[in-house]
Amino acid sequence: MTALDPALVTDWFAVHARDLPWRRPGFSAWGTLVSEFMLQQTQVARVVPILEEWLRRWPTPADLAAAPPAEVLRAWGRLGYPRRALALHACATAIADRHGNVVPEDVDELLALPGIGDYTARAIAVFAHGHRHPVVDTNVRRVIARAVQGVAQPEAPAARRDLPAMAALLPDDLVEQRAFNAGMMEIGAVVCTSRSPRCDECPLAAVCAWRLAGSPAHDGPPPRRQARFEGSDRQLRGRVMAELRASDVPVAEAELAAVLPDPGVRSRILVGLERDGLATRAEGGWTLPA
DNA sequence: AAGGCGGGGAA
DNA sequence: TTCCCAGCCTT
Repeated sequence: MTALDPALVTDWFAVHARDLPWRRPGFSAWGTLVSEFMLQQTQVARVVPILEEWLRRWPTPADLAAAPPAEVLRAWGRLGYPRRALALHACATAIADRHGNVVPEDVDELLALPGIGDYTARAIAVFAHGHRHPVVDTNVRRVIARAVQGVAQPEAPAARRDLPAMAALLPDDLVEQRAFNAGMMEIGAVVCTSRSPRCDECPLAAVCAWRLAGSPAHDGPPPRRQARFEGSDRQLRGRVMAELRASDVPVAEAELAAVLPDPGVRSRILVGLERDGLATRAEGGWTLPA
């Protein structure tokens, strides 16, 4: 494997970094935490406006913790995976109650908080607090697969698998390692994209193991096809949640029948939402949790 | 290790 | 239509 010079990444990042809210000077650790929750499986462009609204409304963890879940879910809007909103609310409560309303810096303390896994814990430790850790998300995994391992696509997701590879590349310098982590993510997001990478714009093109091998096609088992969304429970859950968000009063089952005509399906969806804490039975129908 | 979990935008 | 997205959690 060719040694990948970190300066290729950090020099490129210094020029080409997108102007994003969480890269503004003085952006708070709490803001970084909120942004990372929202960015779990949701694209940057959809997150930015919601994030700014949240931080105006709830500028510290305690502010969010004091809000009723129903308002949190309404403010989450259509970002998707609303369980994240509940997890973020629970996370804010834990920080307010057990960490003096200050976002923890230690990776293990962050991992102990609801909704925070291997990626998010390290992202907060690095980007909010400047600590030195490898940060590996889907973008970094793809850049490592190509530039270092010389294959078209990474192996099936295994959250921690690429941590050692990223750690081996990470500069010792505290300022440089932060830019390297951010730069690798940025390259994966805007240059080394999954479908059609723009190698002519890539700072790693000259040393990329995949390019040097002639950009071979993906060789290996095809990735698991994700379940169809149209007609799925996920889609139906989303439709019910949209109804509940839009109403200040309980929504009667008869109204939900417009979205969920089959009684068996309706029951399954509602029980699932109830189990996840996203909906509750009320007098006359269903509501968001108070 | 696998599957569930939203929704939107791009190819 | 299909793929992909700054993943996490449960089984």
